[in-house]
Amino acid sequence: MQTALATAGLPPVFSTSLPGRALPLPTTEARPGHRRIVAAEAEIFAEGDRAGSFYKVVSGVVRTYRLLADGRRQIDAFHLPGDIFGLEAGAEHRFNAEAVTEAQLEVHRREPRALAGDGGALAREVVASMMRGLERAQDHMMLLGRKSARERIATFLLTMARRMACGGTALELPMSRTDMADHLGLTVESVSRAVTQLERDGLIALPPNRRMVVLRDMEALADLSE
Amino acid sequence: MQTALATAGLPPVFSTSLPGRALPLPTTEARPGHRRIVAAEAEIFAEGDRAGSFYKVVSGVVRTYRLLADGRRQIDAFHLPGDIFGLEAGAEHRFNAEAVTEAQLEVHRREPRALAGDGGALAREVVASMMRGLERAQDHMMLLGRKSARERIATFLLTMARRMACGGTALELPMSRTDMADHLGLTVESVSRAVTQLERDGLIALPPNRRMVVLRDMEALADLSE
DNA sequence: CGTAGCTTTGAAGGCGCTCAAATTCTGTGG
DNA sequence: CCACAGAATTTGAGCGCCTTCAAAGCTACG
Repeated sequence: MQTALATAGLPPVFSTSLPGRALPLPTTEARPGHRRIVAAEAEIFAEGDRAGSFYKVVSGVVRTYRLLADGRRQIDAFHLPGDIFGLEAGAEHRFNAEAVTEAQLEVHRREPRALAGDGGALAREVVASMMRGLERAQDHMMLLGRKSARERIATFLLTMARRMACGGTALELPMSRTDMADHLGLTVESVSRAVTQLERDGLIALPPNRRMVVLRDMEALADLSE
Repeated sequence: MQTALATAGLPPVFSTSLPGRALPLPTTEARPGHRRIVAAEAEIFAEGDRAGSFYKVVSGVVRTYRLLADGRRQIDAFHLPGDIFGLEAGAEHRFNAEAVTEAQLEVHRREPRALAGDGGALAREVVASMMRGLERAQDHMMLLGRKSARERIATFLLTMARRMACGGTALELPMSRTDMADHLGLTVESVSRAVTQLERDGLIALPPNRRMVVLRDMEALADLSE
């Protein structure tokens, strides 16, 4: 499937396959860029750091976020295996990045030749990733600007289910309720209440392990996401 | 100033100059892509339309937005002269686009050769624009997720002032209060109240023409934007 | 000068927030 | 295997910011 950007004369590797899905890279050939393992909750980079490298998630989950002066936090994205993050237009990182779970990362220096190296494959992947990031950001603006707490949770659960490519309807959320709250523009309490209410209404089930969620009524959830 | 992406081996035209500023293109050489004039409030394309072209604003202002099933609207961005919009990864437009004011557009078909044509200058411009769009979206998520009505208005006014490159402190907003509301995740009434309150507090002045705003206390406004 | 539309203002209500506390889960040690 | 500590999550009560509904005020334009 050819995509618009590819068609626009940009690197044609835009095999965006399913929009929003993070596939484990098919291209596993050797690439410049070493591996790095970070423990859960460990910092990867901070706002203002020199943006000398960018990263690709191999395994685990990463969050990128910004803070207001008084500590309010907005998590702009959770990065799953296959996702690229930390690439900046300017010289410094505009976000903080931390591992949500233990994570394995591919670190890439942002030197021209390093990327041009493999025939531009990584460069094309980067552009594709940027495009996916933009689309996700756009979807998320709709969520933050116009959806109710209930709708935000429904949307989030469906999105995570799709991205984590869990064939079934059960998914294990890698992040805490607080992380969800700071991603969805809510408080922890509101997240908890909305999740509980979705369970009461039978749209989802919550096994004793609170990180687990079973999607019981995909259609109703999709309606809530509109 | 070299930028990260440029450094990353991508098209090196990333002269993102000042982040967030829309300059009137310096490169005015002939380009494939014809002009199109749209009247104020006229539709440019709709969600679901085949995304055969993308656009660059020459003059005027354009809004792109999406609707929820029940009509709630989220304006993801206002596009000012120099901005590119309507470029999609998929085959269809994911947004609606309408002219806010009468606008002059450069229409570009998204064919490979059309872009490769001028030595890739347009292609590089497109990537740069995508990156700027992503940064704006990220800033906007912070606004929508975590800022109060007052803070949203302050942030919006400062951003528009910067983007419209009005040397002074007076700016003429091209859009209605309703448009502002649907961009800022508020209601018209809340926008009006917050604007009025900023005036009472002396941070801005409102000439009788309600589209005009004078920024009286940039520092206080900046503090509100944090 | 009159009308239509946008903007502002007013009053009341609700959703999500704040503050507080109970409950459940997890991991550790006995 | 069970008990316990600490953390995460859930639940409860009251409040506040923004929304909703309604109407008045302004501006722009014919």
